[in-house]
Amino acid sequence: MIDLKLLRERPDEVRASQRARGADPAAVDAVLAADERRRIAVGRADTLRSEQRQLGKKIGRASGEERAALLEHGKELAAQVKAAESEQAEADQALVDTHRALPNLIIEGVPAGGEDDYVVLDHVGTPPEFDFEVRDHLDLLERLGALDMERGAKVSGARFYFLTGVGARLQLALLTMAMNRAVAAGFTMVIPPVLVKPEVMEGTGFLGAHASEVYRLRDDDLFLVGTSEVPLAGYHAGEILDLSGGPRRYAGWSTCFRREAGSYGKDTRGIIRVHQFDKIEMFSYCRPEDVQDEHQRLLNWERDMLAAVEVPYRVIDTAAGDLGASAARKYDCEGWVPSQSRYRELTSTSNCTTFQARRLNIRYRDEDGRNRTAATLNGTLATTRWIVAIVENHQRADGSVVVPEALRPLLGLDVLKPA
RNA sequence: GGAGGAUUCGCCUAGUGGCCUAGGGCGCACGCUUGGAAAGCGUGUUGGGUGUUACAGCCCUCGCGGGUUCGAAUCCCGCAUCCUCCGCCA
Repeated sequence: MIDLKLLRERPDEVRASQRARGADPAAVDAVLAADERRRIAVGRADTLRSEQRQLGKKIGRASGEERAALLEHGKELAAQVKAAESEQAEADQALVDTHRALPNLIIEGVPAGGEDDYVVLDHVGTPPEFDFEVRDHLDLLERLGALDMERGAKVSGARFYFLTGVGARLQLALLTMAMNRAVAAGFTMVIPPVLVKPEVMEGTGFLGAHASEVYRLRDDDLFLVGTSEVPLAGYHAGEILDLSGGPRRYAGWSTCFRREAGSYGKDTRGIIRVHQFDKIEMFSYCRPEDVQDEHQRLLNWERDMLAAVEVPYRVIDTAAGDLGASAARKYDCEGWVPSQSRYRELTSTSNCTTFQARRLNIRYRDEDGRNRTAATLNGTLATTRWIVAIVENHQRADGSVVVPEALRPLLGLDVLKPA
C-alpha cells in the first residue's frame, strides 16, 4: 500500500505513476474519496462513543428515577453507537479495498510502458562464437545424464523434470556457491517454509493481478510460494525492527512453485520455464532513505554471481507496466542463451519501497524514537534456470561442458562429459 | 483426531459486571540528589486512529471475531496460538 499521507498531499505524482504503468489514474481518486468518507465516519463514531462513556459513568453513580431516565437515554445512545460503528466498519473496508488495489508508486526515471519498453543499462561479456552446431541445454543435459524431462512428465506432468547425476550436483554446487557468497556478504541464511498463509501471500502482493500463478491448497487454506521472497517478507510481519545498524539481510534457499498459467506453448523445451525450481533469494529490510543504495547493492551481488559463472549478460531497467504491484523499480539481469541467440532473465531485483512493509505492518524505530514503515527489497542470486545458461555457454563440440572455475571446487569436476 | 489448561503494557503479575476508563513489581529513559557513582525520591514507559502549525483533546487496543448489557479484561458463543495428556504416524 502507498502511504496515504503522500497520496493526499501529492495525488498528481501517483496519477502519473498509474499512467506510466498503463493503469487507471482514477484509482487514485477512488482511494481519496474512500479516505474522506472513512475520516468522517471515524469522527462521528468517536464522538458518540465518548458520550456513551460519559453517560455510563453517570449511571453507575445515579439511583432511583434519575437512573431510570439515564438508562432510557443510554439505550438510544447504544443504538446510535451501533449504527455509527457499522458505518465506520464499512468505510474502513471500502478504503482498504481501494487502497490495496493501487500498485506501488514508481520511482522517477523508470521507463514508462509495457514489457518491451525496458531500457538496457549495461552489457557485460561477449556472446561466445562457436565453430560447430550449438546444442540447446536440453540436448546437452540429456547427453550428460543430467536431466530427465520425460520421466518428469510421467510422474508429475508437463513442466516437471528430474535433475539427475551431474545435473543435481551442478544445481547443488551453484546454489551453494550463491549461498556462500551471500553469507560472506553478511546475509543470514534461511531455509523458510514454502507453504504460507493467505495473509502473507496477500501481503507480499502476489494475489492481485498474478493470483492465477499461485498454487493454492484449498483444503488447508495455504499457498505454495513462487519465491522465498514471500516467507522472508512475512518473517518480520507485524514487528518493529532495529535498523540502526543498517539493513537486515536474509538469503533464502527454497523450492519455488509456479502454475505458469497462460504460458501454454512458451518455452516448452527443457527447464527454462517449469512449475518447480530452486532458488537463492536475497531479501533486505532497510530504512526508506537507504532503499535506492540498497537496490544497487543487491544488483551488484547479482552481477558478481553472473561474473563467477562466466555467462555474458545485460542489465535492464524494467518498464513501469511490467513491474509487479509491489515494485517501484526492477532491474533484471538477462544471461545469454546461445541456442536462442537472445538474453533470458536470470535474476530480478525489485525495490518495493514501503509498499510491501506497509501491507505486512513491518516497522522500525527511527532516531527520534518514532515507529516508521520499513522498506523491503529482494533479488535473485541463483536459480535452476542458470543451469541453462551455464551449460550452453560453456559447451564444446563433443557435447561436453567446461565447468566455470568458481564452481569447480564445489562440484569436484572440471568438465562434464557425455556418458 | 480426542481431552484438559493457558493467552493482561519489553518481562513478571493483580484482576470474578460500574472505585480497572487496567493496579503493582522488574527493566528502561529522564530529572532531583552527589565531587562522581550507588541507594533514595520524582516523572515517564503497548501499539494504532483522529485531530492540531505543533501541543492538547477524543476514540480504539486485556490473543482474534461475534454476542448479552446503559456499561465487559470480567458473562455467553466461535476461532487462533502455545502447553500437557491420549490416539495415529513418515
